[in-house]
Amino acid sequence: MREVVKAFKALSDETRLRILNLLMERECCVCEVMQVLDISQTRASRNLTILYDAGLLKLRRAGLWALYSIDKDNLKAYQVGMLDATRQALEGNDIALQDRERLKYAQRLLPDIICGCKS
Amino acid sequence: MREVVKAFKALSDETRLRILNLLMERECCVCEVMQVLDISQTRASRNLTILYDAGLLKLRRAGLWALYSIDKDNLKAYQVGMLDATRQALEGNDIALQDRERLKYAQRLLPDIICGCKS
DNA sequence: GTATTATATGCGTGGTTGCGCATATAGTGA
DNA sequence: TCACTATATGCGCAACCACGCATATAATAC
Repeated sequence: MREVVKAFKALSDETRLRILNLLMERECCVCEVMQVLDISQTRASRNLTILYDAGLLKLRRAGLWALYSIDKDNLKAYQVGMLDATRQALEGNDIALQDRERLKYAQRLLPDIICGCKS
Repeated sequence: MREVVKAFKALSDETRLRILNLLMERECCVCEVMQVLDISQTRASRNLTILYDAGLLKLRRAGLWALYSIDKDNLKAYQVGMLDATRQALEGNDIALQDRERLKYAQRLLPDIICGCKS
């Protein structure tokens, strides 16, 4: 029961719903989330951690990046249900649509790219 | 989005999950909820109100009683999803099972019954 | 090594939540 | 009318939450 409450709590915040909306599209790193949602690094990192701690996300580290994605293979049945409800709830939502659109143009700030831009 | 967050918030509390568990069985009045969960009248009433305000319940008044039930006919698709997830999440949970069992013996304290018992 | 990046986290703080107590409202019965 | 019930709610408080700031950790490039 404690776990269930924790999962629902994780979903009861606009920032985290917007993050999940992105992760339903694809794996994201913290910096992509902060770009797309236009929020601070702290806020992005912390809210990703909350979703992670609720057992909804998995984390893969690659170089500097922390890549979060929905932990599809290890979700419990009720968690799948929660995420389905979330997807339905965000369907057609303007902010969610806008975020997904912006995600297409978010850049994972690879040092190479940065150097390329700066020079 | 605000509404969605509100609904998830309503579900992210153990007391309210236990209440929903009861309401999935049948319509309940406040005094039944407080009996079964063994909580105060204030707590029962307030948590029912929170679920109600989230659009999950409907309220029917009969005499002294406020009878709450899941508002099946007016739930949005995502709310149905949330409740399905809740049902799944509580499946096999000991407390939830116990509560459902105790609900069978809870009495809606009709004055007639009380008088009958007292005499 | 240093500089720059991405990410995580301790601390403080304003805001929210859960709930007990007391009280208010309202229906019922005599 | 009064007594008793079921329910709702204002107030206050302790606990919790979201988040900004500053800082720490760690990987990369030079």
